[in-house]
Amino acid sequence: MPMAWMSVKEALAADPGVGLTVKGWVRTRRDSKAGLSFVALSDGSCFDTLQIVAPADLPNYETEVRRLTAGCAIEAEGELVESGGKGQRVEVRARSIRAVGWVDDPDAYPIAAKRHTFEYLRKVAHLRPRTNTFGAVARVRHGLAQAIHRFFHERGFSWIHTPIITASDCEGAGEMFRVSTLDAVNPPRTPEGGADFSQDFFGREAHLTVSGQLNVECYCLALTKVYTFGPTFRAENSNTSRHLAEFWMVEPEIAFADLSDNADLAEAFLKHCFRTLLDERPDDLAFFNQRIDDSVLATLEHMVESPFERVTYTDAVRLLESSGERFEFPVAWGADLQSEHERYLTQTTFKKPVVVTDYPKEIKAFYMRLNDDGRTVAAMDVLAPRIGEIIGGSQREERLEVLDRRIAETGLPRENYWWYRDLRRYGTVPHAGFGLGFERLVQFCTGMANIRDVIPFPRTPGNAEF
RNA sequence: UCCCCGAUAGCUCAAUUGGUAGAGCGAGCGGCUGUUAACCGCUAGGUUGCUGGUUCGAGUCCAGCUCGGGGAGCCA
Repeated sequence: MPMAWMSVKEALAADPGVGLTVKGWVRTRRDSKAGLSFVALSDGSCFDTLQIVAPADLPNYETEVRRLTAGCAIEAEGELVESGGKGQRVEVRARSIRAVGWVDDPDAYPIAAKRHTFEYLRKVAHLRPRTNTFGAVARVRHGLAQAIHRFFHERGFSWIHTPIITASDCEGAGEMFRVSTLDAVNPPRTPEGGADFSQDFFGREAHLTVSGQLNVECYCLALTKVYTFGPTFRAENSNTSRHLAEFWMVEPEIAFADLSDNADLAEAFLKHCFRTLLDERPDDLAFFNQRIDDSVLATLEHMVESPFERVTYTDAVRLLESSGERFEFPVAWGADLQSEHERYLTQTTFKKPVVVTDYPKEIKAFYMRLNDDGRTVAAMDVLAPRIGEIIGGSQREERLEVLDRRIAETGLPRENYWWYRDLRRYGTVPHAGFGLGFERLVQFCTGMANIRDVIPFPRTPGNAEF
């Protein structure tokens, strides 16, 4: 009768004396001439490994146990006992160990039991989840995703599955990936010689979404409190540690709400995420704090307690101008804040997240609500120390005549926005929302410097190998 | 896309003014040990990213390309 299968996490928390089976992958094996081998086993259920003690009298000790190397998959059956050594409370005294999957060529196994650079591990993205760091990232990512859904669910929000493919070009934010089933070499042609997208799958040109916002606004003006959480695509040729061509975005949208309500929501939302992570993933956070960024724990703990700073764009410009700091790019009202300006605000002036509001209308999107001054719009960016913009949002323009004027000023074709404009014709209400880059949140919580290391298989210009 | 930097053993790196390519870690074998970043000894492991050029001779100098990193822009 086989013993109950327990995860490493369960085994590490259990009382000595129970019989159990554990399954996972070997991290290290150490042999002792006292007639023992020690196997450190990981199954990803928690940060720590479980030590398995294999006595030399196991029938397959010489033929199998002594040949185990990093990466081998095994099943071990035995008894959980108090550890005879230092470094762990309990360990498994094995009655049997079965090698399930061997490592072909231990010398060439890409994940040797030693330090690797993140650049190298990106080249072996299929095996990097077996490392301490990427296992921890995966668990933190999951923990944050769950925290997000719980936060909204507990507050009466509905998760809206907005489309991945968008056949309207209403979104207008940046370069988009085309979705087409036309023959790429010899597409049907229009009289003018271009590709004839009326013969394409959707009967028109289609792309991958760059934002679910316009769609989710429709549901906001019916269900009041809604959000999206899904993949988003940008075909920008961005080569930075903060950009991906495919990333996940969270976009809440609330009706009968203004910019102040929106900022309150963003702050409560981020604090909930940090609090949950501190409660549920202390093992992984301790690792990031020790090995990746020694300010991560203190920063998260500080952030759940202290209110975010809020400052208007105009005041932020004044603060930067009077700071005495020499910036590479000059600060001027009307120009967008540069990365160095955002860093100065979050890391020098306030030393915490800053909500910057009310930007000049010229540097923001057409759908953001025009303020009474006629020069600024009710936009907000939440800037986080070290990674910059983590949230971008706004109160939406709910007045049809103002929206039309903004569409015209921006030079956009009004007819493309017919259904978006309809929302302003039929029961329009003040509403607001924001977009959060999920990977940037994971970066902030873990201290990971490159966004390519907080998503399982990063897509960037020239890179979609896995 | 722009600026700067880089590519040498499975991994991280070294190699003087251009002159026989090395170390640590990892791996294999042996020794020692309730071990845990183990330790000691031995062994194996290289078309120096690709293409061309200069030279008696190129890891080293030059040009182009590919890939990667840092910064900037675009943004989340």
